[in-house]
Amino acid sequence: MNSLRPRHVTAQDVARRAGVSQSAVSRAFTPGASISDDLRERVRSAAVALGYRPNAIARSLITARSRIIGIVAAYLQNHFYPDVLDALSRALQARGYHVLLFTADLSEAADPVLDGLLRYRVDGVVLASTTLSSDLAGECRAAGIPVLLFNRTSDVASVSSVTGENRRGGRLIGELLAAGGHERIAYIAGIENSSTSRDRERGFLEGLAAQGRALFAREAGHYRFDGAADAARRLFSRPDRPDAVFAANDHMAIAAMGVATAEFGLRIPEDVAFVGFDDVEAARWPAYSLTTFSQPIAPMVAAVTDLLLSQVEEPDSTPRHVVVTGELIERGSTRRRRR
Amino acid sequence: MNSLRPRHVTAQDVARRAGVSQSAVSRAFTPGASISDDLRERVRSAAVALGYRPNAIARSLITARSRIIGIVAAYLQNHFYPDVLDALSRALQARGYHVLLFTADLSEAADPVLDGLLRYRVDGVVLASTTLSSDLAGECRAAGIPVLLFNRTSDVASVSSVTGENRRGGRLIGELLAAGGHERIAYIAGIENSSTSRDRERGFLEGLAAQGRALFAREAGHYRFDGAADAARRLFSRPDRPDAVFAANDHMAIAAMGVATAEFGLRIPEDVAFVGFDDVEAARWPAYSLTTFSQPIAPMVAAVTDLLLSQVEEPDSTPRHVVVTGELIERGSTRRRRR
DNA sequence: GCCCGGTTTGCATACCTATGCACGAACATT
DNA sequence: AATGTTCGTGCATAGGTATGCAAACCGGGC
Repeated sequence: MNSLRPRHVTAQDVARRAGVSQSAVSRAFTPGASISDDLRERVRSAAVALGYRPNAIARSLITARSRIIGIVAAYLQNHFYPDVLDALSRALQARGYHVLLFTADLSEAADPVLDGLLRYRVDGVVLASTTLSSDLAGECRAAGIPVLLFNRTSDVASVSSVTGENRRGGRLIGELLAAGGHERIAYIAGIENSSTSRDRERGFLEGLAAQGRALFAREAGHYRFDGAADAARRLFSRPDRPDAVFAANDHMAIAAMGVATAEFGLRIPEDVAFVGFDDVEAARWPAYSLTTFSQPIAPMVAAVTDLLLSQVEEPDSTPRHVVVTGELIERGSTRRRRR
Repeated sequence: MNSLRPRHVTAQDVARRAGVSQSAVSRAFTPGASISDDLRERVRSAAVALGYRPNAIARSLITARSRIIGIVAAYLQNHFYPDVLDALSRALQARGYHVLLFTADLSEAADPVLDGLLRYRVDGVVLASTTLSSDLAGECRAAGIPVLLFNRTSDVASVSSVTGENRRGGRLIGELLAAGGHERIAYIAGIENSSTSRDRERGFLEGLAAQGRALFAREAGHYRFDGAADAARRLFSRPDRPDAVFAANDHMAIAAMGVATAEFGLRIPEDVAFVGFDDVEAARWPAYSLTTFSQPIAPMVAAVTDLLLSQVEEPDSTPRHVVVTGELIERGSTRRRRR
């Protein structure tokens, strides 16, 4: 009794019906294969009649290419990532690839999920807001699977990366706040050992120093909404509370702004200025009107697909690190710069 | 010169190294297979030494189960869906399934992407914020692939669905606004032919009618941010502008609130009250404090996984329609109800 | 010492498609 | 008419794993 799982229609079935060989069916569905128009048509119509669809699984087994890209995302609550995911998925679909999505835990390496990914023999891997151990990076390298870090960098030699201008963005923000005449400038860090938070902070300190200022206070928000809200509570509970806050991304800035207004009755930007990073949709919403440094999704995603797919097709190409330029976007959450 | 695509380590390689048959290797990685502890250990360590990972593709070909669930999502800009996606992906991972993600266009049927999905012989399909033609539904049925609509329903007999309480939610919102003493109550519709928008509107009208009121104005926002902003502009440009607006989801409500405050200088809720639907994160943010009807993600996702996986394992079970209860959540964007 | 039941193992095959190779047909060239 | 080209098709096999079946093994009971 094998009827539980109804057998799918196979190329054999179509071949029988069209009175041709199975090879012909395969060629009818392989672009560029050597087959006459006439035969292709006959096969196609037989296929439609039977509801045949080529089995991508079996094809992968032969061709040793799955046309699947694994994407590991850690924290979709930060709306930067869904937007990236959407754009990336569309871009890959347009080029004939598909997306196997894995969800990892923020602030942990992507190793456990990657195991699952590798079993599916994905053609490439994108890690968004995560890193991986150098062991596993080595395994990927050995297996010829290109790995790309999105919005992170790593010391591991074999992985590529696409990031925004974290350091320059941080510096411009530092200069902006210092020039704005703020006295007590605070930083809400992301995940401490993430390259983005580190680079943004380093640039920020440089920007402050360039104007002869230093950081007044610092709290960690771990890139989480609640973490940033707590950080803000600590900052604003001090007797000498900050009058400007740079949060390592927009997501945390929005959390902190909510605390400032709703819990401490502060006005923005009169009592305290806020700056974020990313330029997510919500930063443009009038309720926030958040000054920020942009990480433009379209060019970043284009860089990811170009870079990754070129490595998929040319396995021995060396990893590259692409930095996509962004810009400082001044909105209502900071005072206008003095002329 | 076949070195371009480096051959992966296979079960054969492991078998040779461990001095056993390939079957033994297979059994060492198949839970519940008949194999001695001793042998399993020997195979496992040989596998680790070689960096072997079972090939899920080849396994799928044999077992005729891919352990992949296809998810089609149309509009990740509405942050309800990323949150669902995150939860759903975690729930499926926990049960040993993986997620193949497809991005479709809002307001179009999911047919074109579904073709790609079916080629990968997915074990089941979740359509979020989309529908599919009855033709394709029939094909899925024939192929024994269960299909589940999330946040939509359909007349097609063979597909299951999980939704919130659209009609009851709409009715409660209608009653709330009518009882709040509003004079000119407007509705911003979602996609016109979507079951959710229709059901919410129907309930809403019932709720108004129960209090002896009727709808004052109606515009379509098509579930999009910009669409809702435009709808709001049309509503508020009228000489007799509405004093209460129910948007068919939170995403559109937030867009409309931004227009009301930033472009028309209206105060919320004094000049105009707003209500949404979903209870997304942002609805809780102090800047919006949006009254809404909840669609709780955890139980909805649990319903999806339970329902879908039970159908995957028992192909002949009949489709079901699960409705997850939500509740009216009053926040600052509406006046307190009169006692 | 023999037989029986249960457990482990290997052998061989199936899953479905892509593709190298050989062959035949059709056609052009001289 | 004979030869050389090009194109289209079928045959046969490979790709990596799961699994039914039979053989081998082990221990125990008589």
